[in-house]
Amino acid sequence: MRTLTERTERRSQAERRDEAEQRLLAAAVRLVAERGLERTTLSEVGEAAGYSRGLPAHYFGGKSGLIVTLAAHLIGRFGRALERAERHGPGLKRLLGAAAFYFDSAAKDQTRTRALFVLLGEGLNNALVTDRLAELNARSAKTFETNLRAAIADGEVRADIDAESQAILILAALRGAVGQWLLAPKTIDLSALRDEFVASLSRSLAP
Amino acid sequence: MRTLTERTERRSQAERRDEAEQRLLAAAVRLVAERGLERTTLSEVGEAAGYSRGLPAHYFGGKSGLIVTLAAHLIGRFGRALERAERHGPGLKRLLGAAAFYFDSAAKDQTRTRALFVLLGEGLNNALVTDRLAELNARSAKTFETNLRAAIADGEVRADIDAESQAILILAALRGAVGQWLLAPKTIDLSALRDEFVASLSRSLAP
Amino acid sequence: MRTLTERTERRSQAERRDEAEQRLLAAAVRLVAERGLERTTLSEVGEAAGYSRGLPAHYFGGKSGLIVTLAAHLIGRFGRALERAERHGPGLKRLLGAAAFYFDSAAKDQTRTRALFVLLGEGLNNALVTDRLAELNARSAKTFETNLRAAIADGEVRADIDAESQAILILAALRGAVGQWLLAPKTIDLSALRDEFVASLSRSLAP
Amino acid sequence: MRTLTERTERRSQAERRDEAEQRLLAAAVRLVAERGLERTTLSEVGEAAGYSRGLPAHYFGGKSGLIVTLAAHLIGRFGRALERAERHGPGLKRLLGAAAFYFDSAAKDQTRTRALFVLLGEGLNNALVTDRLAELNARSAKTFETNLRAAIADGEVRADIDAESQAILILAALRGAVGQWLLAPKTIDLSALRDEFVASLSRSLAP
DNA sequence: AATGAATGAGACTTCATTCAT
DNA sequence: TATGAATGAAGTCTCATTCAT
Repeated sequence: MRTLTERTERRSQAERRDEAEQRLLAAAVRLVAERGLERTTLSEVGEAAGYSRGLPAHYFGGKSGLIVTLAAHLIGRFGRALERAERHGPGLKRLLGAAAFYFDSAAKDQTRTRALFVLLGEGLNNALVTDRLAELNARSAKTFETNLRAAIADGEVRADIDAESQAILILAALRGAVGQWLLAPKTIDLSALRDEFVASLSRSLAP
Repeated sequence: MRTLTERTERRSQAERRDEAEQRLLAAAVRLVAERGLERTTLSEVGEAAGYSRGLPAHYFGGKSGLIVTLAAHLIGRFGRALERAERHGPGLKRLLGAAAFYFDSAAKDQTRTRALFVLLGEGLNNALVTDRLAELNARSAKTFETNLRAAIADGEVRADIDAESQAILILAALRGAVGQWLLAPKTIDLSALRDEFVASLSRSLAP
Repeated sequence: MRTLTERTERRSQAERRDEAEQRLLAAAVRLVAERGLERTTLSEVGEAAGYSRGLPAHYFGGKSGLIVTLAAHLIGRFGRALERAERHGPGLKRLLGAAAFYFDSAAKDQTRTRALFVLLGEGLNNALVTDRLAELNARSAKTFETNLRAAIADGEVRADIDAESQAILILAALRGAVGQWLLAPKTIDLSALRDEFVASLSRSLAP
Repeated sequence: MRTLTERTERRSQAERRDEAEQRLLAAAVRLVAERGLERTTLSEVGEAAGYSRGLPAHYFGGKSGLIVTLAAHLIGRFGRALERAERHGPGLKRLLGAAAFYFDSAAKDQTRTRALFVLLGEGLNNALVTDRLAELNARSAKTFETNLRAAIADGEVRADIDAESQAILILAALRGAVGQWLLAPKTIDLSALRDEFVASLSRSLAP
């Protein structure tokens, strides 16, 4: 009994902390998506999460800490979502599926996507996140590249492409398309872009 | 004599004002590229341009005015540069040439490019520039679209593409590629991307 | 058996509490000597003592409590050390011995001395400690005065001095010397000051 | 006329700034004497001087800047006052006169004296002012030493003293006496201390 | 036209303090 | 008893903005 009680108490402290952190991050994602990084204040994050004005500073150490944590949170989440969505073995199908998934998840999860793009903008001038984002880019491109090479080996994709550049360009198109859509969501039809992109890519990669 | 003097003075005043404004804008471009919009202060712009701390506020009316003016300046300049670079009539060649030009001018003019991308990030959350940037996107895509349609009419490009989406995707790839390069200029070879992109695009558009 | 157990537990609780308090105070002395009162936080004291961030507040009731306890601790300790060091009966020898002891103990115990001087500075503006420190001064001077009067009665010291002022001035020289040394320990030779002071005092008090 | 106007204008800007700085410093001296450094806020200094809450930060760059400026101000002022008070050539008379002046100016200018002692306390833990204060000490002691050596050369003072240590001890007595007085002004008679000190010093230095 | 003095709002940050476990 | 989660107050600092010269 006593052991159980202690465990419960201990767990409950840790849980409390964990829940608070998750709520703060969720509030931060929303606010950053709406207003951008600089116009999101620590106080607002605390209050939007239902806590005090001071808690975000307490947890994340300050604004910098929040930004870094936020970047890790968004990047990690996106990576995990992509992995879960992979239903094919390495190759052309998985490549095209991942591209389509990128379009669809942007539409489905506009808030988080917008927050990630805000971070990408910040990355241009904020050393705290530059590396992390560059690494995200590199990792994403690398995944495309792996699939391209597998597809070439399988004869699904022509062998004379520069797989590395091609991978970067695929990621580029996805990013650029979503970026334009975020600036004018009412004007741009994301699913049309998805279909056209998949078709074009199939043609340009065809052996 | 008096009239002449007045004219001369007036012109010299106007010129001085113009030169000062240009210098202020140039300084702003540089600082924004280095630090981002929020971390660029009006005073710094004034001093970096060799004037007083107060002049930018005097000229641009305030920070918002500076941002708007800066956006117009960068967008206008880029558009004019593109026009100057067009050496072919509407069609596939001009399309591919414009794409290549986009890559090359980013590499050649990294500071201005970076400043423009900072503005694109800002556009996600700042109504002052959102419309202007969305319009830039729409205009750029429209230009690609026009060329695509001309090329289709000429039989250079297959007729079953969605010209509107295709145009957006072309712009997307350009933006996304330069965006990745700005985050990791040492890692990414922009001219390799240019060549691979032109080749891929040619294949995917081929009739 | 039961009573014994309770006593043992109670004693062990009390001991634990006492040991914790001593460790906290020792940590506080060190931190205050290094950083000053305001820059020493309760959390730091707890952690530096090997306990939790919250313990100092728990024990001392708050920052004020810590300051007051610290003052009592340092003052009491210094007084007891002086008593232990007294090897002569009241009179000139004990007076000169106490003066020399003051110099030596400052050199030997720089951390505690520094902490005490930090408190003396704080005493100028913090009513919590002003009286305690003024009383320390008064008591110290009184001790010198008692020895002076005994020495006058014994004929060791000239009778025309103002014993009260003289006592204050002796304490003043000790304090002022150590104060200068704490600001520039590498520049000032404390033992040279001790010898010169004892010699000067002997001459000025000589009948 | 025009030139005059310009001069007036220019001078008036500079004057405005200068006057503001002097008023801010005067307010800072008063507040620091009353509450200590940490409990004096920049806002209070601004308002006490009749300006805005933000002006001190604007002028001094921040709290650190204020502390440094304040130290320079007080140290410089005290030095100049001492020089003005010197009515004798180098030697014993000037030495004793300076000592007496030190007591008298503390009594006359209690606020500034208290502020200087607050800074001396701060100097123990704040690298920003440590050196400045150590230098003040060294300079003050050096002045006493110079007078001691002149007096020895003139035969007014015995030759077997350690002039350097003696000088430090004289400064020490002055500092220590004023320090005690500041902690208990009602209990301690500063002029009695002055007279007793001058008498004692004369005896201990007499050839 | 141009400078720079002065204001004041707002955000970050740091902690003492309180409270639940 | 002891921990550490959470609060909230207060101060520093940075700037956009306004205004006098």
